[in-house]
Amino acid sequence: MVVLRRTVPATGSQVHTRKNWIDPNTSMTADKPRARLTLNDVARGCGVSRATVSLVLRGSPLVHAETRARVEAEIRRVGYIYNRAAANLRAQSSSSVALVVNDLSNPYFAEFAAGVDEALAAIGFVTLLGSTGESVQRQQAVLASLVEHAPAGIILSPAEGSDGASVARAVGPHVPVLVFNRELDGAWDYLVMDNRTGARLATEHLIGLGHRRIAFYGGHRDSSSCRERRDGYLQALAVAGLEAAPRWRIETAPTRLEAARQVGALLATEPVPTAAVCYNDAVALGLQLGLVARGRQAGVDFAVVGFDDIPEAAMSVPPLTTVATAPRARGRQAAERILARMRDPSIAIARQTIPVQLIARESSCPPPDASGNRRHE
Amino acid sequence: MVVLRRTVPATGSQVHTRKNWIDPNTSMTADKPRARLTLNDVARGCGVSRATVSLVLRGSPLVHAETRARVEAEIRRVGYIYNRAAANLRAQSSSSVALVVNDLSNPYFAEFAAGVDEALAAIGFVTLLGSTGESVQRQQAVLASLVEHAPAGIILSPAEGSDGASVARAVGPHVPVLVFNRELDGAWDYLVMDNRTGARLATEHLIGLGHRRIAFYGGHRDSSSCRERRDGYLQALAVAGLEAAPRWRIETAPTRLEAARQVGALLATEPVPTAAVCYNDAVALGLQLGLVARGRQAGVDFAVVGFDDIPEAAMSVPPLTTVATAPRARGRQAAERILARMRDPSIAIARQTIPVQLIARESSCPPPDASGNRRHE
DNA sequence: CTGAAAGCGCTTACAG
DNA sequence: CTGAAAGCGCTTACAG
Repeated sequence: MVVLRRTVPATGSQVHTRKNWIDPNTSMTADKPRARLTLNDVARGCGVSRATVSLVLRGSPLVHAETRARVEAEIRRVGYIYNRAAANLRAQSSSSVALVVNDLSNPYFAEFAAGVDEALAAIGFVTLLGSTGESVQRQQAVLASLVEHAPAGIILSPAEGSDGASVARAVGPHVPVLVFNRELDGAWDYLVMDNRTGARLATEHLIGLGHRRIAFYGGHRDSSSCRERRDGYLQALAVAGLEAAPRWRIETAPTRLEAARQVGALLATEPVPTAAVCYNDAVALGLQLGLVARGRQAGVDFAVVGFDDIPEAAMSVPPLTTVATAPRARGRQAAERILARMRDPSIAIARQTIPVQLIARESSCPPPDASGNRRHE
Repeated sequence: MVVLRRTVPATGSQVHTRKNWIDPNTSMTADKPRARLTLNDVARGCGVSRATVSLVLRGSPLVHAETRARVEAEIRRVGYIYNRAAANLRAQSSSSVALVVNDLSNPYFAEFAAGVDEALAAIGFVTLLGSTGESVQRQQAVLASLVEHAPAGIILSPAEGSDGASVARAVGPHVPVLVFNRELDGAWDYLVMDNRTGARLATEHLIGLGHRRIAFYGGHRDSSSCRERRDGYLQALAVAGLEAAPRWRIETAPTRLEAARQVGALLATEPVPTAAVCYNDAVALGLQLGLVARGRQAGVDFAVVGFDDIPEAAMSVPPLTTVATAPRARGRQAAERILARMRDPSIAIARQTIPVQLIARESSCPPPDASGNRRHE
């Protein structure tokens, strides 16, 4: 949606305005050029035309080596700074990609953002950041604002409850969008992890250790990633012929704190499970804390498996068995995909699935009543 | 430094290029406009001049209410998207701020970034993200790239070993810079936390609990924030007349893993300290883990205090006593400062100090031999 | 209150 | 190999 009555920041016109007064704080005014230098200044400074400087800047082979050297020296001498916005406007190009996440303070998204930025920086692109805090309204505002900066594409992790049509309206028909991490109604280019397989692997791992009563812990029913992970869990149980009691599926907000609070509900089920596949690592770490508070211990008398492999997973006590998705590499992959679609807008939208891998650590022990290979520190 | 021979992304000119072929994937071509709409299209669509549409867009009171309504309806109808880059070029203004951090996957910086973005988004500005991974070379490249996008300002957490003159050269004289978190040689606008006071409070807290042998654990000598915190620690010891043994100052990389690895060195000192002020929370959490691995426990037989109050601090076992600096609020403050300097470039540079607050939790127990108020769960 | 015109800093055919 | 000219999508005095 176009934001109407948009007011330019009250004093916007003062930014970068050429100053013709003398800065009272600076006595040495000579070495602080009063105005931002342009191609014209450089051209005049070394006696060539603006076009030639432009060609030099962009590495064209049309320019004589001597001329090029002269221009480059002048550019360095005066400290000229290229105005990419102007260049993009003229060339109808873009050198930015927008990244919209729901929660940057989630280390998983932070890693993902670092991966995106890494891949973009490598080709001189810039990341435009947007953060929605899981609010659909803020998401609309953020998208509307970002799209006005004409990014080459948008990488979007939709806020919960997002409406595909609204997103499409905010973005318009010209900017390729890559949806990651969550489903969004409508036809979109997707980058999603293989939630089903990941949860299936986690569950099979626990079954292989001897567990027969396995819970699915945490996450919200209306989150598509949670549904998919639960499906993978149910599938593994079905194949093994194990019971999938609905009372063993505990919903929580996907945070450590909420997960720690709900452990009572998990342990109150009858019979009590001996293991849990968790919606994600945050929930799994919360579960570990909640167990300690109730005199039990993950990796000793209760098996816990997470999902995501956030950095804390390896460092927790005990280290958390989890399903790795390499968020940083995924961020790079997302950036590559957007750049590919920018280069060739006729590429058909698709669903890319991230392979997923089980990382076995100490938190997934055999059940207490199982014989044999119990791990000790 | 200006990057020479900069090549525009190979197919850059294809982005946003007006297409006059029919998308083979779309049968419904009518509802997908072939070209990005401009003010001209809107003006023609409702029979006014481009100037009038521009005035409407920017909420000018000069436009007749009826005309305004007609224009707004047309804007909505055709899904016009404002081109802020063009507007900024013409008006010599900017609607972005660059944020350069060394490590986005550090939750402290992620929170800070979220705060910056929050404050900027509130006034329709956009955050340009840059990540240096503590590399001075990447920092130069990132700054050179960002400054070409003409941000209204740059918020920079310098990579370790940064050279102020190089930074100044990369940024040029026109963009206000706010340095946060670390010192940088030269005269800069600063936003730094009160490291000395924070570490002093932490140390006084331990002294108040009865500790007499207090270590300073973790961090690197060449980091200015580490030096300041160590100074605060030394100052508190001096005031209390306690010994400040150099062997009780253990250097580590400021990470959880490194801190956990060095615990042996701490416990090997003679006499062994009963408490430690840590460089930051990551180090403190690592120390807690390392203690457990050696049969000791923070909050029971060893007191630990961190610095930063990262989200994990409250959730660790035991919860970590630490010094809070509210990174999200600091991010907002950094954004406000940059915007203020943008509005009035004649504001003198200054050093803003963030107040700091001790958060007492379970990890800071009295010394084992002290009588009395030992905490129990 | 609205329109015609100039120009922000670039790029890009097109001549020469 | 280099220069003059048009134009990207806007804003902003300036007339009317």
